[in-house]
Amino acid sequence: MEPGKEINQKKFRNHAHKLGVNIIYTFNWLNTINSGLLKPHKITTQQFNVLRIILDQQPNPASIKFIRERMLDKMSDASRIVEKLRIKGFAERRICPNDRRACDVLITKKGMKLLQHIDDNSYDFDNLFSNLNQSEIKQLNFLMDKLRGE
Amino acid sequence: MEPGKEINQKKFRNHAHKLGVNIIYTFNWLNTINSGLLKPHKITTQQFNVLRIILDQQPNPASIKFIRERMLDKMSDASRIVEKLRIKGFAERRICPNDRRACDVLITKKGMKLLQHIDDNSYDFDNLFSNLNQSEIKQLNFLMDKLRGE
DNA sequence: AAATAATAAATGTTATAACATCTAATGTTT
DNA sequence: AAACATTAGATGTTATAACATTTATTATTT
Repeated sequence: MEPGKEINQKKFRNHAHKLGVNIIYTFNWLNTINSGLLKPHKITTQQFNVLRIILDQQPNPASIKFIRERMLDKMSDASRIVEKLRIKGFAERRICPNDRRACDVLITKKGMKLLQHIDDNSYDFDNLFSNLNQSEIKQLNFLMDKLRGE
Repeated sequence: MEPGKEINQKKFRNHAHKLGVNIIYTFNWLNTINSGLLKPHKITTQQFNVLRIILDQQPNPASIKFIRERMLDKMSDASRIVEKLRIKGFAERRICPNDRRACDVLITKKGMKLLQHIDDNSYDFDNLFSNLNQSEIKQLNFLMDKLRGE
């Protein structure tokens, strides 16, 4: 079998069952591609997402709590992910002057450069989803939002 | 924010970008629900998937290679997952008589009982996807297959 | 048949996930 | 203000993920 492409398990009890498998499969498909794109930069998809979050907040700092709330995987460990970004020089963290429990996380110039480079060179959703036209992409978004009850 | 439900990051560059985030988010939504359903049975989603694969093969045995090929996450460690199922009494493994390198993995009666119980009581995709009607579920399957180029 | 290659699975390793617990700072109550 | 509760984040722990490596067996070549 061509790895990472087809759904191999042919027997589905019904369309809903197939959808359950399809969601898992489509995520794995996307995640494999994304991980591959980010790997040369020695950064995980989670770290990439956090870096984007603190870029979006610029020039304001983001707290760990703020980052955690905006992360796609709610259970993840924002604290340690930020620390990894800091070690790599992509982010900096300071104690928040207004609340000494909290901390201000900011993206560095090196971090911004990294995101710019990834965007320019490879991390291109439009190209990744070229099998669908614009109206199909909208429809897929609509259906997934509705599925989750939004 | 209500955890695990809404996409909090409001700004998307375009519909394709939103789709990238939406796929990750929908997977996490589903995975959180599934993990919760399986947790009382002290079994992970991966172990559940493998148990289903060897049930589907019944009464024939499945090799580790066969299981790995049918797993949704290709990188996963079929060998150790089967060992965990064996320890819990849900599967048994024997050396394959035709090829002593390989092994025959089979579901036990206890394993079958578990799957039956989960199916009967909770693991119900139809109910989980009740926000969509049958035609929307089909459409979602169609679009995801097309997205991945199938 | 001996040497080599290929295959199946097990095992090792490092990083991360998924929790729980702890510490420090702030807020609230009496 | 002292005691208590709450909050933000750091840290600890165990299991799993994502690889690479090793071992045992079978297949192929010379």
